Amino acid sequence: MDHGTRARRRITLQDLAGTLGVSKTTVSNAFSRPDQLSPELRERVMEAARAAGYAGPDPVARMLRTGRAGALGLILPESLPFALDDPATSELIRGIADACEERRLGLLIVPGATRARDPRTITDVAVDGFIAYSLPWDTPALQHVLARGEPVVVVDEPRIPGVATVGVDDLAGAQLAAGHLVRLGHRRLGIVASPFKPDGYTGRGDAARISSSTFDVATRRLHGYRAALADAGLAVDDVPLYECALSDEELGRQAGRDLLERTPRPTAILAMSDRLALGVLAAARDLGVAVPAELSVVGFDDIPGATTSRPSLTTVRQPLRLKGYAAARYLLDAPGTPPPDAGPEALTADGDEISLPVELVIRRSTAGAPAA
Amino acid sequence: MDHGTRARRRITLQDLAGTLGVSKTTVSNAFSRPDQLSPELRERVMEAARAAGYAGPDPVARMLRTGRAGALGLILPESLPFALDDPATSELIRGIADACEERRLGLLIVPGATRARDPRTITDVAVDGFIAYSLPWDTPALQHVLARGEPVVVVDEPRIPGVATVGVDDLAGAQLAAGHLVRLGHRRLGIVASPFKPDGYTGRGDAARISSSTFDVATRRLHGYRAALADAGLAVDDVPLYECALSDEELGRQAGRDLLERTPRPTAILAMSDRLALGVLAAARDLGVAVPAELSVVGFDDIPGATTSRPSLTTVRQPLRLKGYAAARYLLDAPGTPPPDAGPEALTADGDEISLPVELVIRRSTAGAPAA
DNA sequence: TGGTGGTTCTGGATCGATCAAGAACACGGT
DNA sequence: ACCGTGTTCTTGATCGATCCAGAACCACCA
Repeated sequence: MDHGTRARRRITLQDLAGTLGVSKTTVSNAFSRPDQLSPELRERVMEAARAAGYAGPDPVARMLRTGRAGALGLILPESLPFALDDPATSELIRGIADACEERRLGLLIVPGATRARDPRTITDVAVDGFIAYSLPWDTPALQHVLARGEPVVVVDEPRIPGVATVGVDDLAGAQLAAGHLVRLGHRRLGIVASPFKPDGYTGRGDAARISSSTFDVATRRLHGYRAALADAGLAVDDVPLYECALSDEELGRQAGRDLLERTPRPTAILAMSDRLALGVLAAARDLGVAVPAELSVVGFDDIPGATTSRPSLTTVRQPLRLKGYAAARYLLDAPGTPPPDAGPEALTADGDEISLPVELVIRRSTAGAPAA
Repeated sequence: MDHGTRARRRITLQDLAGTLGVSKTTVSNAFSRPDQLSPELRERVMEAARAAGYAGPDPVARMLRTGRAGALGLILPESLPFALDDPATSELIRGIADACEERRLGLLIVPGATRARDPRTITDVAVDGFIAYSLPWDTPALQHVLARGEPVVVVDEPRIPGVATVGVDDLAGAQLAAGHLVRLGHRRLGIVASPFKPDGYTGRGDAARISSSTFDVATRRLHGYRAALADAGLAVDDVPLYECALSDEELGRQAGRDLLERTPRPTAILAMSDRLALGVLAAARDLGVAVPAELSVVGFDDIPGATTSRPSLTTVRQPLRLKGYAAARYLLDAPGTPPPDAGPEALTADGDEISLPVELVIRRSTAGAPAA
């Protein structure tokens, strides 16, 4: 860990002050508060620093004294490679990065929270606050984050009393999606669910898993679907459901195949994310089922890929990037501040819960139910 | 910045030691060196910590004392949103993340280095070392990184004597690409270049810009192309070139249109990245030019999208993810350590320069030159 | 009894900066 | 001559941990 530069003891502010014959405070001011000393002296200090190879005050010592770290921590449920693959997550990161850039803050990423057993990745990190994204409510990582006592904003889930949360109205969004299909005349539906627990299970719906779900978002979306279907007089317990361990295209395809091979075949499928929906589209293609003529598909998120798929995807749009931005801003600013750039009516802030708007975007993957 | 938790002064190790009637060293050991005290006492300490709401030693204070930050810094040339859009960069990040995960380190991202005027984003950050990715050699940011005196590994560019660098043999890769086209009989070529300077210029090739290029990789690839073309007896100065400010599809398309509208029209185009090549493919589609019948296109990188494009893209593969992993490992381990998992013959380490292998991957975007 | 070795715990120095309070000096006005 | 007001610089305390050297205690054995 020592390339090129020799490991000689780092030069300190003190050393520099010594060789210059001034106090360390003066040197400190030369770097951090230029208006506190005469320009000539400052120049002399900077000159000496250059000559001595002193790059400026040690960031860690400064942090200790000032109490601020100059960085935000982002806790992600899965590994970073997965996060980068996932358009919804990377949009969120973009939004957070926007805010960090505005405020000149670093972004420290702590991935793999649902699997990490070692609290040290969280406790040992120097940040001014955390954004925790989409964690199951019983994750130990979450306890460690909360225990640190730094400001925390949760994105999407879990909703914890007293902890600020930024998310969308998943229930309403899911109702929008299911209501749309019902209005198109669909009566045989299928549901492709994102995970209810972070245990890697993929397979047919399991009532026990659902009732003991630790992922709030999946639970709320399911309730939304079911509420809309129940309103239409459908027996929600008969609606087949396939749970995917991860929200990706491959598992969505697997889910789609499972649902489409049942008899009677569903005429419409509700997917809890666009990636899963894209997988369902692939499954339909595999099986020669025409979309939307024989099958309607609705996603959730409205990722960029939803417009370019064939057919383009009807979905529930949530403002992913804004969600990240709003979360970061809410973390950085005093609580109670209205999130920025969303328009006052575009959100609901209930206590410490900020809810961003959802919207049904109708594209070409949905149509009236086939006559059958 | 204070949600829920009251801002009462943080509890310290010292406080806890006081209420317990033991020394702070003992409390410290209870957390960081459990084998140094009796299990009973340790349990008593942990119990008291829990009761007092003490989450463990303050990371910043610990860093100051121990001298390690527990995180790697990644300096990116462009903004983070751009980096996430760019498959080559995000593959690199994945590789770095792999290494960080192995070593239980955080990853601190410092984006926008080519445009940032404020050194503080670099000097104020607590990391154990930096990976600097694809920076122009005259970027001030690079000076600040180097000045900090922490270990640094550069990825791709710039090659600086005495600074460890991980990259690929761009010259050879470019020669492979151009040689392939020459062997297919192409004589009228065009080049789509990634930027030679970070000033946002997009437009036709400009000899002055090229000779004063600050991006080493673009320069080396250009030399590689030209060497191969010169070997075939072509007048390299007559080969039209279009420079793009950013390596993205849209600018590639613009470049492609420019080159394809010239008369005589080139029969083959060399693009310095796959994203640019994908843009050229789009331009050919726009103009009704058939690929590969009327136009051959070769990219560089071999990003995932290169296999799924229509037609799939002939390109020079470089091991992007491994590059990130190798860079991080080289940073973390003593220098001179052979980079991991690449096979001993798969790389050349020359002094502090590690070169990963490139390979020409022939797909469907190249074919023999049209008869005409 | 005294020496030796091994655990377990303590006190004080230390990491490298910032900050609050105040000293030293210059300048102008009365 | 004296006071007030600024500017410029210094001193000593402080942030919250880790580390080093050594103290206290117990046990064992010669």
